[in-house]
Amino acid sequence: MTVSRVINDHPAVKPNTKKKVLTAIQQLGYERNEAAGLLKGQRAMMIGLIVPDLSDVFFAICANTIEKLARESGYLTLIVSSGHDVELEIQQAELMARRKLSGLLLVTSGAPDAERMKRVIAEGLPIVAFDRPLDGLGTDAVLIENRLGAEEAVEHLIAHGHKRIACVGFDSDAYPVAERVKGYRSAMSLHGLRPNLSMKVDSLEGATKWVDSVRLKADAPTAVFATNYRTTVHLLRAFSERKVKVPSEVALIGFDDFELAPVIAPPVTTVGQSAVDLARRAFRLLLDRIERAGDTERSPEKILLPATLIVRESCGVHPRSKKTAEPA
Amino acid sequence: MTVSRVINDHPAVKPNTKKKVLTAIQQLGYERNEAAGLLKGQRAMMIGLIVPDLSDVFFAICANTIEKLARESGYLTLIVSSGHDVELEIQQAELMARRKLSGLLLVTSGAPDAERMKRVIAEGLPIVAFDRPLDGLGTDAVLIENRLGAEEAVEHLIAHGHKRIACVGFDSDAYPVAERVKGYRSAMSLHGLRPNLSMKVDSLEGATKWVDSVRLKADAPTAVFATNYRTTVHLLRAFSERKVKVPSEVALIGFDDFELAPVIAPPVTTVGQSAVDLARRAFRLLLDRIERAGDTERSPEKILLPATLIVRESCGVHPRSKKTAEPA
DNA sequence: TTGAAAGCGCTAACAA
DNA sequence: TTGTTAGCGCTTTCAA
Repeated sequence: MTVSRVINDHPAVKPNTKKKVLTAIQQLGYERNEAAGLLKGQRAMMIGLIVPDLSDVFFAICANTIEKLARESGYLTLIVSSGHDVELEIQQAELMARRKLSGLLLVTSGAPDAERMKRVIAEGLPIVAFDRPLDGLGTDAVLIENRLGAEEAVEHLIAHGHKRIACVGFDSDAYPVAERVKGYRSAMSLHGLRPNLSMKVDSLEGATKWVDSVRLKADAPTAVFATNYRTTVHLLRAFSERKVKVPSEVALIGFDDFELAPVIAPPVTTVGQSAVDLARRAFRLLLDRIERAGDTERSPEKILLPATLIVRESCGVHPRSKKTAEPA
Repeated sequence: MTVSRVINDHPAVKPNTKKKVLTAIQQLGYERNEAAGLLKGQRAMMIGLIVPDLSDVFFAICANTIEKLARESGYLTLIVSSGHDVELEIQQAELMARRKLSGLLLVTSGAPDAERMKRVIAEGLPIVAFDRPLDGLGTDAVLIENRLGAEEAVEHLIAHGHKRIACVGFDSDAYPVAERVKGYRSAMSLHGLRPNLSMKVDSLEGATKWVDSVRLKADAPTAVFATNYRTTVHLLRAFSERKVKVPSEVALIGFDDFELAPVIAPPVTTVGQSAVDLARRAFRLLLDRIERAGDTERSPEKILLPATLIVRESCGVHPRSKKTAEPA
């Protein structure tokens, strides 16, 4: 019918006719049925978002941002929390392809099978990776400068006289943590300092054990770089339990800023990253891909976003005052 | 075709034929096309979730839980963060109905127009409300005992000798906060105490102002009940800035537990509620509704979940209360 | 127990 | 500029 033309505002419709159709649509309360379009091979006005853990504030903020942007562009957002399960992640991606979603934003939990992923993309589901890269397929990606951020933190400690700086954390096969460890290593080696890694500290008990194992040694670290939020908190509690004063006895910088970082005692120096920026850039890239779907061989874009040191008090080199830095 | 019968395993197919079809499906890599079913009037294997703010940890945990359960039942989850906008919320609900979702889990941000909502339900989208009730439509609901939780907190303070107890917070037209205020009021009046409300404290500045306005008075409150997480944190900071000691000079109990509540100094006494339970119950209710779709007039279910007092140190009456060390 | 026919609502291709 | 025809992949009805 002409109706179809009106709806998709095709140029070749007499204004008069168009008006009449529009009126009729109003009166009859007509609503377009997307399913029919799908059947004809169109894509659904929906994007997918897969993250390792939606209950993690960082990803929750990403999801919030993406959903809002997507909505503003007319898309609904299908969110999957993969629970760090790569197989699940890929299955859900395949499912989304089958359901003809317009695109997928993916924080991968590992290294999904490249062949299967390629097939997903070939089925018409453009993918943009963020926070963690997706190797082997030429996807766009938005990443954080984890390595540089870690370097900056460790440099900061070194610049203020620390030589025995430990790196504590866990989950070191996850990309962001691995990068942060690399940053730690490179800063240390640049200054001829011996790295001291403890990468299995994933609980309060673990942190307490680590503190115990280390505090009485002659060469006990004078500063600690924690590779992530969780570790930072566990260490803080462990130090508090063992009455090790932060920062006077040991300095601490943690990767990942968090809302209460400026509130707790002592206010924690962190390396912060903007979940909102990350999500926004990723979404824009995806929208680009979707809109220029047919575009031949646009080369994949890689965007790097900074991680910035937020100096508060736990690193011991902030002039003590009542004023504390605000969260980033 | 017979194929259709096999897929939906209709009884009337010879086992032999069935086997052959199944083999063919395997070989050809056949994948069912959901869109066609939609066109014939079936529902999509998808549920919707609308929350006021997905970046709020509480709702993030709800979303995480619901997505997981939905996935395990074969549903995808469409998540919308309404930004506390009732109009947006209702628009998205309508959109979901049009897209033939199987059901909707809704944390409403106000009181959406009952007529429009009824139409949504009539279009075949069952709705279950949680965290906040949906009045006027006979929907199922899962709610927290906000009022009882608040009462318990205030009773706790009263039982330990406090008489001048202030209630501080904001957003008192939101259902949960309103209920908590009611709980505060009823506990106070039960003991013949005069309520002291300050319900516009929504920032650190506001909290500091409030502290200033109150600390030098002869009848300054000896205890505070904070109606939500944000207020709790702001008050804590304000007290710290003004060197008002918690709990020795003023006791504090905050509604909403949070991850760092036991970690900060002093560990905060809170009233906690389980986002996981809330989400789980809501999902089950929705699945019920979906599965017995045709069921005539099943009366709406209301489930109430407890909010429980978690006594730590900020209320000053913890049995194991140790000295809270000066911030290192 | 299986097959054939029709149609869900839309759009692409063509005809008028 | 508008209308006609056909078909997307499935299910439902009826016939074989």
